[in-house]
Amino acid sequence: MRIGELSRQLGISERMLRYYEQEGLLAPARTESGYRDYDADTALVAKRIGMLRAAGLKLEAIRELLPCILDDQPVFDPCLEVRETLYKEAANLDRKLRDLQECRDIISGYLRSLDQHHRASSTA
DNA sequence: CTTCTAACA
DNA sequence: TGTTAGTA
Repeated sequence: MRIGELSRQLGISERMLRYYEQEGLLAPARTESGYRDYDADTALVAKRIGMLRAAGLKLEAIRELLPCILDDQPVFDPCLEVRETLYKEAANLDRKLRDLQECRDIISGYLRSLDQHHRASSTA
């Protein structure tokens, strides 16, 4: 598929899709007219790059993981070199998870307050 | 109308 | 990153 459809499908801007390619993370084929043509595998890689980015990884870190990204069974040779990176990212995600949990608790508190106000005004 | 590259508010 | 120009 072409860049427009992939962009809408993944929720990643065309600009970023081209940027990932520019940074060497993606290598979509080209049609005779020069249009980028993403096959299923390339589209999957794009999707995972997007997820990894959403998780907070920098493109440099993602580039290291690239050999392991194209799916399921990890490629252990290159992956061994980035074991430390993965541990570090896992730790970062754990921290973000705690922050998100804290944020969720705060929002829950707001909702409880709203409920109380609602009951108070409708009962009165 | 969609995509491409390059560049800039 | 968004957006835009001028093409193909």
